Amino acid sequence: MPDSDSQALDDYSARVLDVVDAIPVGQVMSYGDIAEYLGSGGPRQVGRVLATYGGGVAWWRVIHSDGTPAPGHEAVALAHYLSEGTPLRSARPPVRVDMRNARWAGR
DNA sequence: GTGTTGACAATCA
DNA sequence: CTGATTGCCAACA
Repeated sequence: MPDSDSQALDDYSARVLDVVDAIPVGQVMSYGDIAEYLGSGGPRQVGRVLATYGGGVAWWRVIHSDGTPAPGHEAVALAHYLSEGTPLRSARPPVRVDMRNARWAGR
């Protein structure tokens, strides 16, 4: 029965990481978008999951609705955007992604 | 069980 | 751009 194995991630966390991992190169999703895409929780829960387990996924593709990357990682995120060809509105701080073109809705 | 905090979002000043 | 305010949901003390 289902209790011998210990899961490192909760079902919700696994779904969040799965969606982030599914974001194509050059595109991004906002915290609220992912929450809405999953149909549960909220943007804060997505942020918490990424802050805790996001070490194995492309967290830099998950940004605020304004198009700004997570705090404390602007430089890291910017390096990835330039490397992956993500459409930017501002290539220097405050770093802003062009959500109009970079936003990914699962398609 | 209550209150605070948080890798949020939207609106107003 | 900064700051304040409200709404949202879950983790944590």
